[in-house]
Amino acid sequence: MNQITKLPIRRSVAETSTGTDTRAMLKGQQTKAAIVEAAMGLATHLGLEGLSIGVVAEVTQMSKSGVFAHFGSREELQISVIREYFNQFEQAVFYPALEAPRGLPRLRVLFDKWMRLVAGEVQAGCIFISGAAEFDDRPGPVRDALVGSVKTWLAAVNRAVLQAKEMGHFPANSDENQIAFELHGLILALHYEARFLKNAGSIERANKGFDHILTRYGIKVL
Amino acid sequence: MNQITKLPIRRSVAETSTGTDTRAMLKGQQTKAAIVEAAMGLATHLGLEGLSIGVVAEVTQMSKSGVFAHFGSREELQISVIREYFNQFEQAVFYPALEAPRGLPRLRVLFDKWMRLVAGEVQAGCIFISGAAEFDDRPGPVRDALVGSVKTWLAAVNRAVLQAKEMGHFPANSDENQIAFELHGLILALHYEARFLKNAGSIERANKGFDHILTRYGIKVL
DNA sequence: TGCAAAATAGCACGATCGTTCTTTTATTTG
DNA sequence: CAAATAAAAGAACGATCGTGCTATTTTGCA
Repeated sequence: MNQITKLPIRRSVAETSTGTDTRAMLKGQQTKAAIVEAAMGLATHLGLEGLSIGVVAEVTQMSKSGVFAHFGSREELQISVIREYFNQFEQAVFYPALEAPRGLPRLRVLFDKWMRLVAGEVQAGCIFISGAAEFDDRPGPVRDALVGSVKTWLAAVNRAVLQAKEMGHFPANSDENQIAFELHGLILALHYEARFLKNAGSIERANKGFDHILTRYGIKVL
Repeated sequence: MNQITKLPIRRSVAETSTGTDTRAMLKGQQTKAAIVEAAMGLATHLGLEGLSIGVVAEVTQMSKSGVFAHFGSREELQISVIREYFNQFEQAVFYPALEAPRGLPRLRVLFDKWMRLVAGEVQAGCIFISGAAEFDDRPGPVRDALVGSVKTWLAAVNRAVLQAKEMGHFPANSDENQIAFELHGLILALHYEARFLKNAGSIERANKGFDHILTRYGIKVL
């Protein structure tokens, strides 16, 4: 009995739900969601490669085969974690930014939420960053899923910068890709210094970096 | 028979040699160096955590126990790899920079060599970057060795920036730590986009980022 | 409430892991 | 060259890995 014959039954219910809405979720979907949640918690500490079905089973108080049955392979579990992380990333960073006015204000919120997620008031590593180091040399479906999620996100950042430029917040001759690149660098440096080196004050450094980019374009910083 | 009683015999010979100077190296030291070299090659692709004594043995055409005997533990092998990587990093980035005149010219060379190492004309990941993601949450001697090497290097970067400031290449009121932070961010973004996303042109982006930092301080870029 | 199907557990498999102990081979030294 | 010692191999250990197969339990629906 393979996945193709097994899956189509009762699909439509809560299939693409993002959060942890357990209402109207059949038992299987609930536990699957709980497993993914637990696995994500582990992955933010041990990395995606550090994930093992055994420890996930231990943490969720299930049997190895019980966990395994929901995914069919470890890779599929890893991919599920990536998808779930993407959803939570959207919730924590992207959607809040959408509520700010388009242009520079929105970019500010975006960057701010991004910083906070990555530097972790919640003490947990960013899978998009740790995963990049793990899978830069490992082809396969997990890498593909990771690259896909990351590119989607970085494209959103690019769009936010572009909008700011279109609204005249950045000069017309500025390069939005370059600005996005430099913002990404600030986030990565923040992640590196806060998470790995445990340097205090890294958020302020990244924030100053943001302001420095603005001042270079002659934008008054308050 | 533990390490303490085993090690002291014939130590002084080529103990702290950095390169691969096989002359005057006793057999044991040579093979040990060869093992570390091979292990480092693996680690730049699989990560330090991806290192296993089994595959190192395979690659070096030795037995597992033969490899193991040189280190006494996997952790000690990982630490040896970190040390060797630090040495090669010095050779490739730090020493060449020392030959350029102090101040901004030296900083330029430093950044340039750093970029080239990280973006990899040699296609290989930077252990200081991938290792940071792997060991940000894993206490122990390997993490300690990694943190030590990285801090030493970043301190050297800081010093280079500070010298440029002292020579008047940066304004007196500029913050050398902030500049070093932003440079680090550019390197990390370069590594991320070149190695993981396989984006072409990332080196030019990082280079432009460097220039942008200069222009912000009113420095004429050629 | 009973029946079908889904969800989970149990168990075993081959592989690989780091490590230990013993034996054999290579190398250095007197 | 021979004795001493270092270097390397061999074999085995307990653990854990992902995965497959079969049984049992739990769930949802007629």
